[in-house]
Amino acid sequence: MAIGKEKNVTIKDVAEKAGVSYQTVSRAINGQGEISVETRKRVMAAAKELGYRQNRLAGALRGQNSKVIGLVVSDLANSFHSEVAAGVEAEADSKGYSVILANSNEDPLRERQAVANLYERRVEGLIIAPAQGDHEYINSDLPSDFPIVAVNRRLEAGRSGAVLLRNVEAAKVAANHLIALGHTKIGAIIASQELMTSSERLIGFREAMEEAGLRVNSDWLGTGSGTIHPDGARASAMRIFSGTDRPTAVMTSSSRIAEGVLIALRELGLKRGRDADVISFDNAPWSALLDPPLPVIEQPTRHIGQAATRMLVGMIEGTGIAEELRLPGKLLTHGEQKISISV
Amino acid sequence: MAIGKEKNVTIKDVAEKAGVSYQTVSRAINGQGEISVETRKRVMAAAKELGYRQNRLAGALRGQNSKVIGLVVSDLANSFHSEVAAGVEAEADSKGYSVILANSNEDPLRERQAVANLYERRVEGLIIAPAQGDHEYINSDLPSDFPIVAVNRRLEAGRSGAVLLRNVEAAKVAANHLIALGHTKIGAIIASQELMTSSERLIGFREAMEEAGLRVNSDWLGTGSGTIHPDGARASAMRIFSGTDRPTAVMTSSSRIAEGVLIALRELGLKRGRDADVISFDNAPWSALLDPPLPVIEQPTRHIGQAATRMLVGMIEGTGIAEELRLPGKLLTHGEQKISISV
DNA sequence: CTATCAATTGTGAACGTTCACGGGAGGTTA
DNA sequence: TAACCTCCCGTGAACGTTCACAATTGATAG
Repeated sequence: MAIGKEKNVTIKDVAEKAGVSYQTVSRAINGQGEISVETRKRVMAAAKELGYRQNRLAGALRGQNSKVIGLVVSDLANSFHSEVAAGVEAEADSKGYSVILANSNEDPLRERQAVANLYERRVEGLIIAPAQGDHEYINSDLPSDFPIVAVNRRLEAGRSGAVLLRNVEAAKVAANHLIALGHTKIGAIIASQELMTSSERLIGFREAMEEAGLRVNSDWLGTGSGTIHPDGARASAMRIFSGTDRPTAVMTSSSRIAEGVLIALRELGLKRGRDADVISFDNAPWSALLDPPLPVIEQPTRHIGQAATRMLVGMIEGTGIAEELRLPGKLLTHGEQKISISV
Repeated sequence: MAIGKEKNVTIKDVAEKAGVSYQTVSRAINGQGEISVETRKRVMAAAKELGYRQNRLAGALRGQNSKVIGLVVSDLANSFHSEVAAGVEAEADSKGYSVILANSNEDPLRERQAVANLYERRVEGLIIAPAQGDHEYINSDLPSDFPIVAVNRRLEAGRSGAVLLRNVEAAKVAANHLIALGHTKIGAIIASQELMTSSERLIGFREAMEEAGLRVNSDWLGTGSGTIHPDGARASAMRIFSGTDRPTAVMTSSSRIAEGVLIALRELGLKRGRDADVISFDNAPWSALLDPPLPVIEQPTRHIGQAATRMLVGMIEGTGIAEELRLPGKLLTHGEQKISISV
């Protein structure tokens, strides 16, 4: 009847109540080891009556496997990341793992701290959406055999697995979509040259242009300010589209970049479908709602999360190894195939 | 040189290397207790050299505080939830807590399992975005003094804190916005009568209509199929807008519902701003990008996550108590104040 | 009747840490 | 010089569980 915290019910309390040893209780609860049906029932009844709940922390300490993995994303508010997180959580859960979530905010320092923290909590492996920057710390802060899988971008530090988009091919599809619409003056705005995703997508863009015999006008190429804010992309788009000799279409390397471009177009009084066409990566849920709908290269976000988790769990349990998995993107035109008129 | 797992470096290894007792190492690392500057330096050097990493599991087992909280959302792929999650993670991190994430998929059973799992991992408290359904299990599965904070919806089971929107007031603002635009024939589509958020918002809607002396036509009220899929809302909107006597504006209770409505309008060949106006709750990142922009009642999602976490940590650390916090929504018109013509 | 075996249960130790003490060295005071 | 205090450091126990092995029981076989 005291006010204070309720006493934690332990395996030994259950043992006493059921009149057996604590080890027997352990066996009954984990269902492993030989135990008679009757005692198990007695133990379970006692456990329920006392409101016993296993303490997985203690088990993890003794048994060495915490059944927890860590997930470090660079921007949870971005739908790409939250959908990947959803995939990770679902797959992990189905395999009996829990997920500790951390957000690096695209800051390599915070990422490093998050990784250290996660390791101190003895997660068994890590899925990381790497922030832009140096990742040497992986080698110095973690045991060399610690399971890691990167998503979206590669982690330079060898040894880790990776689940990535087939960026070059996907970008070619995107560019070819614009080309098929009749465009010849096509630009591209990417997040940053430093980013693997951006640079690969730019390569694909160039390849498609070249194969179509079209010239890439360097005045029509631009970069944003990273992937968090659309401002840089807006500025680039303003520059590119305010000249007299402007493109009639652009490819953007991510939805955040596309946001900036769309804002710029509106501010310039330009209308998509009439004055310019845009295609983007990262299917944001809103792309279909725009008028006209925004064609996108959809990333299989959920599947990326699942695949990364599957790979990671394989590495943890010794049934799989670190590999680089490349998944295809998919062109989504949202059913709209209107041919736009070039300026 | 063996191939197997690297041996875990423990506090005792460091102690041996530094020539002190393990307790001294503990003191050096945690920075509490008296210890000379010199020995501390020696210990830290030894720790670094051996690559020692604290095992927080062991500490939590002994010290009884894991510094972990659990977050159970009902739909991570929904931007409302992922933004709340971002707020929770940020605030928790700043207070030294980590977050284990679980997704209930709006399924009360999964939610219950997630809660049990989280408790077995000895999280110190729980933030829950309750799925629709029964939550009695909270009382039977958890100690009565276990800290819980609900977000978005209330948890019937007493004792828990809650961070909610001032739904009635916010809905009045939304309805009044439409009224101010000159509309008199206004409908409303909500997710479900069973949902606290929906019903409260409907109340606010009715109040605003009444105060404006407008009649609420029950033919123009509809519900969606929960909050996960926009299909039900689409169907409702189809019904409401395909009659001859149709409203010129609707309020929707969430962004998912709005999606369904927008799709329906398009399929019916109706254009927002010309044939009908829509206002929604839940500022999705795309609302500003639509043409015309979709006015919304923005929820302070990030702030909700932060406030919930702050309250939870207060409950955990004994400096705060469970309370019900109501935050205001904010009308976002995205700078567009165009007066629409009623049909 | 005794040795052997399978089935079931119990005991001691360990996981890595922190808490509660206890103890020694050196300095200060009466 | 004895008594006392402060500063630093060490020892034993405990957190709740599982692992490795020992012990008990009853039955079966020789």
